[in-house]
Amino acid sequence: MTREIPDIVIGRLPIYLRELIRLTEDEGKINTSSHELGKRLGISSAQIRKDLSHFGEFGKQGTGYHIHYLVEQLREILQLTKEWDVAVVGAGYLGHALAHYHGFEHRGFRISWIFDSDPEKIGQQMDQLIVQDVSQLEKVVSENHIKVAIIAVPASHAQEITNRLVTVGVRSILSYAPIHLTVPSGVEISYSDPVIQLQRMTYYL
Amino acid sequence: MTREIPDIVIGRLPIYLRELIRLTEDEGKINTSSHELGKRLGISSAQIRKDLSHFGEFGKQGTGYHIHYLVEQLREILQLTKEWDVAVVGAGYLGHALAHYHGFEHRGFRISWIFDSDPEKIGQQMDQLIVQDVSQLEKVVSENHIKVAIIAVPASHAQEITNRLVTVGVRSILSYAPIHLTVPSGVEISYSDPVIQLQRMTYYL
DNA sequence: TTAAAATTGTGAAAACTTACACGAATAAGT
DNA sequence: ACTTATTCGTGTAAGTTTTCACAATTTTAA
Repeated sequence: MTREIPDIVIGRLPIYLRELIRLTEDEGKINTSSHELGKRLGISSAQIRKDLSHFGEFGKQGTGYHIHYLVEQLREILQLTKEWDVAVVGAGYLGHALAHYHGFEHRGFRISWIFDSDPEKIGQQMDQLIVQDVSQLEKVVSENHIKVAIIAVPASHAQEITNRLVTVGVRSILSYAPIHLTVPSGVEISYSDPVIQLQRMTYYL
Repeated sequence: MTREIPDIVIGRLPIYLRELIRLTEDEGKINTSSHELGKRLGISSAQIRKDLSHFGEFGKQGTGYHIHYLVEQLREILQLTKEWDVAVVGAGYLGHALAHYHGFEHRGFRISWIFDSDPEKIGQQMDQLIVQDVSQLEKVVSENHIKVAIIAVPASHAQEITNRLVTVGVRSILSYAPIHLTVPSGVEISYSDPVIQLQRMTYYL
């Protein structure tokens, strides 16, 4: 037992979580089934059941899943029962958009800090935050035990910022820089480059 | 022959393309090998060779790949030899960031239109563009034969905008709305929800 | 000229992921 | 009370993807 759970399974859990919350909060549903959830997400019901079975038995034959209970279980599994403080590095247009985006709230994250190197931007207010000097990055991140960061700097600075973040304890990084980043094992990295996504789709046009 | 090429292979081609361009433009390299490319991307050399072998024989034993030639081949495969006009729907902070981002240039895309429904925003200039009334969406998209769009509207409007885009011929959609969208077959969709990405990583913390 | 090193493309094996299909449990309907 | 519907969890089969390993070719070096 205690088998390693495939990354691909972990990757689907947040999708299930998001749809389950939509199902209760927007549509007032109390229960759902693997079939209903799968139909809404374009995923087979068998896959949803198999994925969840890695973690326990959350459903009931004949009835399906009690949404509130399943949501709580998924939150536990994904460690979303507390809110993670997130540092954003880069206060350009993208950093600005991230600072103003309220979609992090109630989903496990709070953008707590934003950094930039431009003296024009340092001290400026962005939503609830004040842009910090990136020279304070190490100090702030280590003092506040920040584990999660978002990189919104140009490609030319992304690897250096990554190295600095990792050195002071950051272990989950979402990067918007259009470049592959090297991180030590034990550090998770995820990329978002809109061009890569568009290029994949133009193949099928 | 003429076997269907796996989606997962198509998905890696843009990554290879991006790194190859970096290799020539930033580092002045003329040739590379599957081993070098793989090492830089954290992908096995065998996988790179196997992926490329779906489309032809682009390398030379003993030497590896001529980067310029391989880049041109990948651009052909991904249909990036022309520039695709892209419509952005939603001129909030995110639409603003997309309009000002110059990373689309030389990579096969040009943000050509941006739409919003807010009268305060319509007519405003964003980088080179003027925000258009979303009521003109169908007219503009069909008249300009736009095939690629980016959705940057709230979740509550994303499905409606998607439907309208698809109706007038859009076939590749990148959505930043935190919601699963339903599209007819033949339409490609790709999602970018930072929270989903962060939630996947917190599992490992 | 010959030997050693580098590198490709690929068939086959291994590993991984998804889909099928069914027993068991529950709920709904007659 | 009995029958029919639903739905879960899961062992197994099928399908997909990655890795291995090697013949063939080219380059480099002695």
